[in-house]
Amino acid sequence: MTRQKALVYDIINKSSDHLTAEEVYHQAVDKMPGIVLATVYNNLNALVKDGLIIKLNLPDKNAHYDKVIPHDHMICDDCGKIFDVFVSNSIADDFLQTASKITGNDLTSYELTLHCKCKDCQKKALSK
Amino acid sequence: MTRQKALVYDIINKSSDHLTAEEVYHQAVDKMPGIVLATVYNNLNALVKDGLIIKLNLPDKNAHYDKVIPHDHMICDDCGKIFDVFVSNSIADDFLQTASKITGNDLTSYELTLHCKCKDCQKKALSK
DNA sequence: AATAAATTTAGAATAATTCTAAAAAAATTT
DNA sequence: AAATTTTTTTAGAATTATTCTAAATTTATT
Repeated sequence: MTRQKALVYDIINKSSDHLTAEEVYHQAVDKMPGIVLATVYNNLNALVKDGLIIKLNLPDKNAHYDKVIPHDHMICDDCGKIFDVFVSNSIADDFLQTASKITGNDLTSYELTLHCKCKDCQKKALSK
Repeated sequence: MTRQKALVYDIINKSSDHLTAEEVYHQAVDKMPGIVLATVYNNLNALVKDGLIIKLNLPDKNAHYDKVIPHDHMICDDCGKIFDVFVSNSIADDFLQTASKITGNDLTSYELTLHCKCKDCQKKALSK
């Protein structure tokens, strides 16, 4: 584990946001001036492959990265803000096991994204 | 509705795959030589905005497009093949309504992607 | 038929991510 | 601990999916 990889890992795990590579890079430069964007990308990819962080596939051209704690996401289709939510946990105790039975496949993980118009954007829409 | 838009809409709705813009474009050229990739992109975006087709956010650099019939997707993390599955329907009768109650938000749609190692890739892994 | 509005075309521009090759750092062997 | 091998980082170029621009064409409206 290089210092750079440890730093990238820490940034993801200490953040409460869903950072993009660029955002991770900006935070990384603060702590380790001279680190380069390609290194951040290398390490994000490596950490995802190792299962130490998660890559989110959201309707945004930039990839976002997250901690491994299982949870779902809700994204506002207007402003793009991302919220953590806990839906699949509530609906099925062991979501993956249930889904495995239904599909007849061994599943490794899942991604649930809810699309909404967030409360801020609803207000803005009303005050027009 | 232009001829080009109707063509793009038809290609998505007659396909059993989850086509990329490039794939839609190739099929479109067959039927309408001279159509241009940018037009395909324009119409895919317009159709998504109108709610006539769906844009999938999967772990692939290319966006994939789909019909609006509600269903989920299972993707093989090894080969990238995409399967249609019906999990959320089975788990909760009205998934969106249930999720709305849990999150306290008005939800417009959702995306559930299951990650697996597909049976072909499992075989290949064994025969090594 | 004339006018206005929307869409298509062609091609350039943008930008997120990956790639390449040399240098540096880390891990392994002697 | 020194020498060697392997892995990672750096710097910057390359790639490529998608968007943008402006002129031409098509479609819709008056």
